[in-house]
Amino acid sequence: MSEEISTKYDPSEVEGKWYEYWTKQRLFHSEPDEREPYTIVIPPPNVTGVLHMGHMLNNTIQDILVRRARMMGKNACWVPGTDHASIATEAKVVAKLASEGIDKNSLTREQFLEHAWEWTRKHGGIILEQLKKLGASCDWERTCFTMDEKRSESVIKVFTDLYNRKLIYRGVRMVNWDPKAQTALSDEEVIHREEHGKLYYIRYRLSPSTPFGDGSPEWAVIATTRPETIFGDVAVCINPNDPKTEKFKGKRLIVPFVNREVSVIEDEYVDIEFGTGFLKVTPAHDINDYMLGEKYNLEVIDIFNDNGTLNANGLQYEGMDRFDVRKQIEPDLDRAGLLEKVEDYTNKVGYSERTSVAVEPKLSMQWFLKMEELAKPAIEAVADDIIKFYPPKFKNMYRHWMENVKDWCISRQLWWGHRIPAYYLPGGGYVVAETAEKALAEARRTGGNGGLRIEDLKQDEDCLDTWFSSWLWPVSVFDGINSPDNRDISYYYPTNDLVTAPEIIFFWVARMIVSGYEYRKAPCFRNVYFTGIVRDKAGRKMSKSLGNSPDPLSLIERYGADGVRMGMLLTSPAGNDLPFDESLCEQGRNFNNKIWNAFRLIDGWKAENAAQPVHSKIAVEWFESVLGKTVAETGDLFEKYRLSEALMLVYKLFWDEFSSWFLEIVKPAYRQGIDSLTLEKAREFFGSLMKLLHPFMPFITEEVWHRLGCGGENPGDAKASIMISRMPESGIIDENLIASFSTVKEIVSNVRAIRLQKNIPARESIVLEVTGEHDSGLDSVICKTGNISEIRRVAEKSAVSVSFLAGTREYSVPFTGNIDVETELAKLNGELNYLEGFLVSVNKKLSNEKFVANAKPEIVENERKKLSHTESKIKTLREQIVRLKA
RNA sequence: GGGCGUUUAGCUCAGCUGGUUCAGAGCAUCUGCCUUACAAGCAGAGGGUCGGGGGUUCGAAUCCCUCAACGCCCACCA
Repeated sequence: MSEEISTKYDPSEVEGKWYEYWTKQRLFHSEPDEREPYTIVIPPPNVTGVLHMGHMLNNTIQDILVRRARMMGKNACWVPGTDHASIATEAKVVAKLASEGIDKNSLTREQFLEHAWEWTRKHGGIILEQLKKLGASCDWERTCFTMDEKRSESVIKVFTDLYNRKLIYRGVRMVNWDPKAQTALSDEEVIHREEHGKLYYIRYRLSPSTPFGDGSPEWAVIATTRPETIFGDVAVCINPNDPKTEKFKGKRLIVPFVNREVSVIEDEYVDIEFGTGFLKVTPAHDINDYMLGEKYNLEVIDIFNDNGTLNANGLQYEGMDRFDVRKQIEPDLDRAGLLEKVEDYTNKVGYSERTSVAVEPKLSMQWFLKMEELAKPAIEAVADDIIKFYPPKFKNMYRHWMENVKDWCISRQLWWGHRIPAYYLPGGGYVVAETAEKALAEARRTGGNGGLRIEDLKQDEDCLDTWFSSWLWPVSVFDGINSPDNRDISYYYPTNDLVTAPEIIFFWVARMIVSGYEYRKAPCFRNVYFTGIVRDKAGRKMSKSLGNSPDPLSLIERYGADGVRMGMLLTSPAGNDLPFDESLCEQGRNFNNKIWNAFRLIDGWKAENAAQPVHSKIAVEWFESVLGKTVAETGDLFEKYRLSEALMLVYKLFWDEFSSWFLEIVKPAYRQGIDSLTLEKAREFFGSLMKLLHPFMPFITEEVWHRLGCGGENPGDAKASIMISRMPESGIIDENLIASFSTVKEIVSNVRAIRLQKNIPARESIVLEVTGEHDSGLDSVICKTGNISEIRRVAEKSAVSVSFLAGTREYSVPFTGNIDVETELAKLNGELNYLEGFLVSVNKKLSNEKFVANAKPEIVENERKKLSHTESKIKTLREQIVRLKA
């Protein structure tokens, strides 16, 4: 049979088949039952997004956790879904329309939404299909979308509720305006970047009404990076303690071009050290100036249109883009004799995360959610480890942000999203209600206007921030907002683990925790696993724009999903960036192949009715212990979310312990049968190893599982899948056996090294001599793995031989031919030197009274043991040297 | 400008409350092997004064101080 199976494992033949099987058998599907639940909600990817390496890592980790939980006997449920991603999606649709020559502004809201839905239908869900290629065991029957009916209903309900409880309010605020998307952004959506710009020194003439009249220049020089905003200037501010500007107190200045007379106000906010000591105050276009404006009751003059061009207040520059104006105004000021100088200057400028244009501080009417009170239970939960972060270093970041949390600007001037359920009345004022009908009823009741018709109500044009729907995700996917006592939410909530990126800790994680406490009075998850950023070899973040990201699907094609999954996991502890390189996938693929070939080996074995050889019996007992130990250790690592280490442990168990040692020991001679007892054990071990590996590599393990016959009589049956088998338990671990076995390994390694050194072929069997005591219990294993015909007890070793120490015992391999005395002596002397040095250091310690007095007794005892151990080794070595010289 | 974190072999990382599981793992490298499961492999080997300096201690990769480099987060200096 083994002749028919290729020596190379081909995942492409295997993976699709099993995914279909799992789906058909509904093995991913979960319904509440009496078992303990284990729940993960997916961080919903953008509905029109495509799979990138970040998703690969993130979802591989989730799948590992879910699959393991399932095999630990829990009722595991991984809820998939997508996010409508309002800005990102709307931007894409606008761009697509633009490419067809359609301007968004020429469409009605309804027409635009039709396009957006069409786009969503066309591209939506692609990413979920891609996740299937990865092997993701999501409960696809539960797939949600943040804008599907139930989720939308939840969002509106929550908005209305929070509004009614006075937690949502409407107000004029300085917001980050994205002139391209023409919407407000939250602080978190703004990225600050260093930018090389200029600092313009502009003259503001003194008003003739308040002259100095002493011959000094009749102007103030004001330094600004944004000369185009002078049209919005309503004051000039100085620090009252600044001697440089003192004589300007109480004076009035004239803003260039606009010729507006403004007063000089005094505030300690102004940094005496910076610039000239004068600050122009533009309340409409700078957050600080806005605050000054409020403090001194200044007029607010908005000079921009929503698209970033100047409005009528910009006089001759009306209609020009803000950056064009900046360029243009420099020579214009110069010509007017108002420009003193221009300096290069580096400062930080905010950019829109989505559209990459510089954000414009802008005053506008927005909706806000009060956060301070809501945040309190969420702060405690993380501080008290009710919700645990992995790695915990993110706790600090979280606490700091949450303790200084600002009100959340939840409105966006977009169409693609949940429209704000506020309805404006013809006579002014508005009502907030879940539907227009309810709003009408409410308006009639409170306004006493019985004749009001539904057409008279005008719904708010804005929609809600995307995160205002995703913050409800762990609750809303189980419909826990609309029907708080339903069976699903009661069973699956709180969810267990959340796997996400640290970048969205504030956008999403923190807000989910808030909403969880608000709407369920319970944590929304117990553990948060933060993944790192996937980087390329050069350390750059993988991104579409850099073009340095491999195509995940092509990787899967080339290395198999199992290979890629393993590659991703190998070097990725929680919270660490993943320096990705295709060679990692190669390593994964190689491991698959190793498994495959090990399977081919035992698959070819024929059982025969024979007694179990001693070496096989020992190997079975030993491996049972090693396996049990690893099971316990991986369990421990999983509890600490150290998945890479858990994988590495199982990898070594399979490759080194199982393949290189166990299989080599029990392997029958060519064309010989194997005793059925050993074969049965070998297959059983193989099955256990497949189970341990299954969460990491679902496909190959399922394939081998079935080929091993572990799937039982009816492989097509749902119960046959490894997916729903139980993880092995640790059993009895014989530490003594493991210890003596490692001595065996040491002896065999030495023998092999000697073979290599003396050119003794592996197939040529040799004699091993041992002088003095030697525990012969495991001799048969030594003989088999070292190809040794006899372990001979001798008083004096053969003259022509190479020896080595294992523990304190001396072993030697006699051989025919000449012995290279010089080389041997050099080797032995080197070893002797080292040991003598070691002995000195041990002696030094032991003769140190303070050490003996202060160190723990067991430590001192240990040093004594080292001493005697080393002394006896040295003695043996010296004897060897003497003999060799003789 | 504040806060946090990192620095251990060529690469990626383990090393918890100081002492034989203390200098480790995987990959990469080197040497020998096409040995009848696997060359995507087998066997063996080499490689680090634990970022620098100082201190505490009988004893420091581990604790303290300091410097340096890198990374992340927050912040309104025009």
